[in-house]
Amino acid sequence: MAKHDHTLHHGESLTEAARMALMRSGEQWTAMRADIYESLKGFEKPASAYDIADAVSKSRGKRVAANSVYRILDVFVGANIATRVESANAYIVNAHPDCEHDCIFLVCTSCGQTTHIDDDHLSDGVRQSAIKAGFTPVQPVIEVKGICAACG
Amino acid sequence: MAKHDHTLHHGESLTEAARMALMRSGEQWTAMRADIYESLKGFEKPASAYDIADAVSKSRGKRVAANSVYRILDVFVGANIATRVESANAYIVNAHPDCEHDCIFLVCTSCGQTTHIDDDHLSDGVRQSAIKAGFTPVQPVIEVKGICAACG
DNA sequence: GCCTGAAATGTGATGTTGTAACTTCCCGCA
DNA sequence: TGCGGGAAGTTACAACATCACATTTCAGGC
Repeated sequence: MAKHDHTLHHGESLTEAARMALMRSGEQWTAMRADIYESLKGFEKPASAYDIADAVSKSRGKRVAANSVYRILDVFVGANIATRVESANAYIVNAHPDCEHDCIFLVCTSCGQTTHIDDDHLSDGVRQSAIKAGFTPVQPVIEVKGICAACG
Repeated sequence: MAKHDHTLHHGESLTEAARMALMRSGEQWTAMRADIYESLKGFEKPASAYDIADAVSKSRGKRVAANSVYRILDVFVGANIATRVESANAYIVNAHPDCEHDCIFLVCTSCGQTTHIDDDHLSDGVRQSAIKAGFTPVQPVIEVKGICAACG
């Protein structure tokens, strides 16, 4: 489990932190990637690759294909600046790219709003259980479907 | 959290338990549903709706459409005799339909083999964390992507 | 037996999500 | 200037999921 600087970024600062993280992992921060990152960041809820493709196509005035978006999202996930929400088939920015968390996502099945919480005690527990079963965990997926406070 | 009779069924016994559970939840156990259940049970790994559709089509000698399979899988999931594995877009039978568990799935990204473990302490912890965040959990999704012992 | 309404299933179309293979563009550098 | 390599574009397709509506099946009442 990683150390916890756990700085919460926002706005410019978050983008800058993401750019740094991406470059640290040996990737380039191109105009296209910046656009896709901004678009993803702009969504309230987890965004699908196609949502992003549409948004970026509009803001660029030029069609961006979904598979280009997928490629870039893969890069983002690899560099830990975004995360895939499996139960929503969508992606969300990581608000603190500086530390490696096993995030827990709370996905509202009513409005789609997704918040995330960190609880290293829990995620460590999950990892340990997996190891105990002879399994080498790479990426825990802990997501909770339910109803958010607003929809309740 | 449910009580733990936690009887592990297998073969005929499992099918019978599933049939009972389904009927208890007010659903019918039809020939089609029996076929789909057997097919799903027969797969080593989580099976997609299309996998099942193909298998049942073959064994019946008549094409079964994917959406029929989806409908029936939904019923199975509702009755807790099968579970959807979100990170694999696939389904797997529940080996102990008699009790309600929040299962933890270990999904091997190499061979696809999926095993499940139960740890109510962990899943309760996840539920509690969600509640603490003002969220009403309905269905925790705890899955771990990694490498199984055989592939290790 | 046979009618009847509700539930189950079939059919065909369509929408969404995700990959693959190959080409073109762009930038750093000899 | 040209060449080498990563990024992005293009096209095609595979896999996953749902919709709308037609038809069949079957338990329960007559």
